[in-house]
Amino acid sequence: MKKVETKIDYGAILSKHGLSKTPFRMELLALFYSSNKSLSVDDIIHNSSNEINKVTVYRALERFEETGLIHHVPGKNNLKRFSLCREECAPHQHTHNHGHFICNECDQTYCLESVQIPKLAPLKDFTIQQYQLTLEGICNDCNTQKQNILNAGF
Amino acid sequence: MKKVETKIDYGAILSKHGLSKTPFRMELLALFYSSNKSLSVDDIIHNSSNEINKVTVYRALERFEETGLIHHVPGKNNLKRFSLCREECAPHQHTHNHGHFICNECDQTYCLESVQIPKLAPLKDFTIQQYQLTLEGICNDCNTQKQNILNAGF
DNA sequence: TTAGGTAATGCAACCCATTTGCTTTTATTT
DNA sequence: AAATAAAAGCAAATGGGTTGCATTACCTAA
Repeated sequence: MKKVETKIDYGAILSKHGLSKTPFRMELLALFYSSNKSLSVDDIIHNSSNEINKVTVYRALERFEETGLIHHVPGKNNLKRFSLCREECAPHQHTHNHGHFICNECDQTYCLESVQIPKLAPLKDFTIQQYQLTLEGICNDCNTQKQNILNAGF
Repeated sequence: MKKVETKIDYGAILSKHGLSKTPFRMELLALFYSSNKSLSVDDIIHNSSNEINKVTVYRALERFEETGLIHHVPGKNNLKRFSLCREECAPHQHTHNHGHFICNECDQTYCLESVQIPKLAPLKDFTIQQYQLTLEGICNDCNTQKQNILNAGF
């Protein structure tokens, strides 16, 4: 039996975070909830049902992050990428002590909730505020695709 | 008694790495050797005795990295930064399994030779090629400066 | 030492993600 | 429904980084 998706009230979520309930932001939020991957501005524009201005996308992402709905993740080629905050995050104070994986094939960034960053001993010459562990390599999606291409005899 | 700086033959180093011994590259190499911090293109331009074109800087950094003289480090605001390779690095195959510290005050990146990155268990859904540990916070230089300002009564 | 080939420099222009300013439209509040 | 606040749209700017191409400097082999 398939897992039943519970209906999510995106409008309520937006309101709760002090954001206006516009068609685009409803769709953007839904997009984040329906994807287990991180999203770039390009991803978002290409997945919107209506023409949407990139400035609007940038500003929506800014507001979403400010209010703790999403957080930015390290991205390939210095591109901005964002992921849904699965845990509860206080605005302006995200606690994402998990690693991130960047795929060198599709440039996608994945949150590795299972990879906890080890505690570090304090350093003599530096005051540590936060730290992050970034992994790089090939994700399974891309590995599988390559395999299929090989099997097809190309 | 102060530590005596041994003279370094920058020309010989350049030649050994198959690079032309030009005035700018001599100076650039000296700059890297005299700094325990990482350098951005801007740092380099501002510390050059002669007017130097940014394209020249980018290309010099590219060649220095290719030949194993320097390696790039993660930088604040997606800025390119480079550090001297203290250990021996094979060209195209740098082994810098140490952490990096980014100062949020001065945006400087430091190599933390003492912070080794822990070994990770292989992941089910990803093939890991490399990974890096990046710390963020305030460096001692900046902490000290703040302290001085406070003490001065501002 | 010098000619010719290779490497490095300089300049202009370009690329492209992101940002800013400002106006118009849409949502929310009263 | 009017007033206020937030969001969207458009055009243009910003800025780090790159590319193409012509010029100059360096190096090596004769």
